[in-house]
Amino acid sequence: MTAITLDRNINQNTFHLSDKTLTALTEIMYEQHVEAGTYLFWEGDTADKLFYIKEGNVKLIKGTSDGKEYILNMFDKGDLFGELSSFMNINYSYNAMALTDCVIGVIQQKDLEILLWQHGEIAVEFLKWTSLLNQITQSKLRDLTFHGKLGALCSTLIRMANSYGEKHDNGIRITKKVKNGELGEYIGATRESVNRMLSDLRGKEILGQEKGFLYIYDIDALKDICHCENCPLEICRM
Amino acid sequence: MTAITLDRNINQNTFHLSDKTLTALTEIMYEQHVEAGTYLFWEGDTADKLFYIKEGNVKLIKGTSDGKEYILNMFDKGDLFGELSSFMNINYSYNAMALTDCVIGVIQQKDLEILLWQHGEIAVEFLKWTSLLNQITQSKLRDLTFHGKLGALCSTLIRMANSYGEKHDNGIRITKKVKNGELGEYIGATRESVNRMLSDLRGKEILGQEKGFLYIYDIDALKDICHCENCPLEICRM
DNA sequence: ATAAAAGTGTGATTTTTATCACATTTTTCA
DNA sequence: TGAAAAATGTGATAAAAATCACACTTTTAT
Repeated sequence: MTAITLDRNINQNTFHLSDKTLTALTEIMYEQHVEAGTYLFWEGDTADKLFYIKEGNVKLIKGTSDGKEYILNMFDKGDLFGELSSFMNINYSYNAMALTDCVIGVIQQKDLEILLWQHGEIAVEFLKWTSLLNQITQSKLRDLTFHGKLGALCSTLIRMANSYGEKHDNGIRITKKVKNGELGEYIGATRESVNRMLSDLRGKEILGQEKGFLYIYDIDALKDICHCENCPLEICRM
Repeated sequence: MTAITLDRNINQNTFHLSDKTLTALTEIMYEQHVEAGTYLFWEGDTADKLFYIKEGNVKLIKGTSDGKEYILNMFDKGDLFGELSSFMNINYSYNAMALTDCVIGVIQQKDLEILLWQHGEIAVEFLKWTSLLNQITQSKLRDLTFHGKLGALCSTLIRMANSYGEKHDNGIRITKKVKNGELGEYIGATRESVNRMLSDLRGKEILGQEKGFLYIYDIDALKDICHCENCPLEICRM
């Protein structure tokens, strides 16, 4: 439920571990290939591993009793995610689905623990990482809870701009295609509501859409709607 | 924004650091007295300290441009909270207000860092702590976002039962008084909405109220409403 | 003990969001 | 490339939640 970018060449906004840590991690991970549409792990599996995405996209989803699904997180090439809680032998409370074919580096919790135990400085680095992740989650909680569904949507669009956006003529192009339904599952709204809100924003020329890609023309308008605090980019991300 | 209970005699549900870690921490903290209603720190202050509550209650609140306030967290005697992110010299994005007169143990980020650097095993323990906190926040995000305001309220009542509840005749007594408005600020709803929802629940004899204290008579009904996943008690807390 | 302040309860109304139903557009893949 | 599947757009309606207004109750502090 936590992610970090290891690869220095992508997601420039995100926090990075040092080269030393990076190398040490690479040494204790093993590779796993996961096909698009299949699952990396399921709800209930023992949460004793970390996953580093060498290639591909993964989303963490939670199914509910009434058949709905919620997207908890979306991770990309270079991200590291998982739980660090062997001490209480916790289980995952969600499913991890590969959105594309993925190459994953798997790190056993207990191997990592030995590494951290021996290298205090690496542990401190990890600690700062989890602390940052906490701030990310906390900021999402605020954005998704306190300004209605429109606020939740707008803040999510801003996060997408930061995570997957690229400068374009007079706006920002979101390089990752997202379905209305997925946005809904992310913010806890229905597909129809998302659709209508997006239409409105398009009508006001705050957003645009071309060939299935979203464009943000007026990010300040989005910021107004969700009472954006202009958090550092490390925190304001998907 | 993160908390843990250090004192083994209270909040039995929560994760504890080992005695060794506890002792080491006590050695590097200094004491600060804070009066009820005053602030421990303000939004914008450099986030370079951790705070251990020796005595009292603290709430973390965020004010918005339009004059509203949101409660991000509430901490009690024995809790440890703060951010661990000196590396990027981050600032608090919220205010910490003492609800009662407090005695606080203050730990300087850099002192802690030295401690962790030298003792890998303490660092690993801290890492597990932050990881747990992440799960707590993540579970709150789910509860507050995905089942409407009534779901958000019910899950909050369950969390309160776990954090401040005591067994009573035929139900659970919430030993901490909370105002309707505060509940609203916690879940992102208006005081009136909270009031009406509580009235409904009282009408259905799911809740009760006596001398200003809330009683939960039918916690399973609450669980149904918020699609409770029966998370471990370490996670399902305020 | 009592007046002022803070908090609660509730009706009437509006706004937001979900639900249902179905036409239209886009994507997928055989 | 064309049929099937998936996703989008939108109207009508219902349900959830916010807003405003004000009476009533509890708490606080002198």
